[in-house]
Amino acid sequence: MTRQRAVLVAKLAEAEDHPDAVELHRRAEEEMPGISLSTVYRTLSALEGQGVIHRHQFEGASARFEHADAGHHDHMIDVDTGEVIEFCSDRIERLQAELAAELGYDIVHHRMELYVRRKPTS
Amino acid sequence: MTRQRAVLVAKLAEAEDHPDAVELHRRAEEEMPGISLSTVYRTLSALEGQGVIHRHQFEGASARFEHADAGHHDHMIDVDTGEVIEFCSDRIERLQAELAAELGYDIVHHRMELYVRRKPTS
DNA sequence: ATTTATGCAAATGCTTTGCATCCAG
DNA sequence: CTGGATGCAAAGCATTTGCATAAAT
Repeated sequence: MTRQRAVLVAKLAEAEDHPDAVELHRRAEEEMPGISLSTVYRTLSALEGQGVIHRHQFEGASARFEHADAGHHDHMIDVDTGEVIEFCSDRIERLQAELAAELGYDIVHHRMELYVRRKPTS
Repeated sequence: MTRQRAVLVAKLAEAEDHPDAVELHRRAEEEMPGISLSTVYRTLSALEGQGVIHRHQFEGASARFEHADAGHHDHMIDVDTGEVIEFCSDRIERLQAELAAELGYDIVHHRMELYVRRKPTS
């Protein structure tokens, strides 16, 4: 457990958003000037492998990461602002499992992203 | 409407699978040796812009394309074989719209992919 | 003719990797 | 001590782009 890994885990734990590797690198540099971007990428891959963090590949953007401590959830992306909103629906999850089962499959994992736009204020 | 564009549209219309740009290039070369990969990419982007085809970015793979003539559907990806299975669920679509609406959003488009494994045969 | 698409090669952007060094246990 | 992690620079891969040529209407 190196110092750079500790800093990265800390930054991800305290993050309220879903930063990408470059942004995370910037944040890590605050406490650890000189940390390499390669280390960020390498560490993120390692942490993902251990299930400590999740990687998301939203449309037309570089990979974004979040700490895995919160339970499972899916994402809505505001196409105008880029803001990411988390949400969760047991009903949808159940339906997904049913659909897969009907076709003879088990779900290993899934990905559901809603690209949304704020409703016009009436 | 150039010959290369016609070939590409034809190849996509007859495709039963979801080829990526390189595979499509290979298929196009059968009828049009010398067609450039850049042209394939450029044409695919143009066709996508016109809504003629759809682009999918599945996990850890290059973009894959399909003709848009079939109605809307989502995808299951067999993580062992890479096979892509199409499916559709109005109930899930409705739930998604409801969830977005509850949070004050309209859905622009969405992406739902189930990464699955064939059920063990009992 | 004149606009638009093509082919080629070079550039891009994100991510990964080889290798020598450094740090942690 | 010694293996694994780091920093740097270079490579990789999918995709895009600049530009001169060629083809389409």
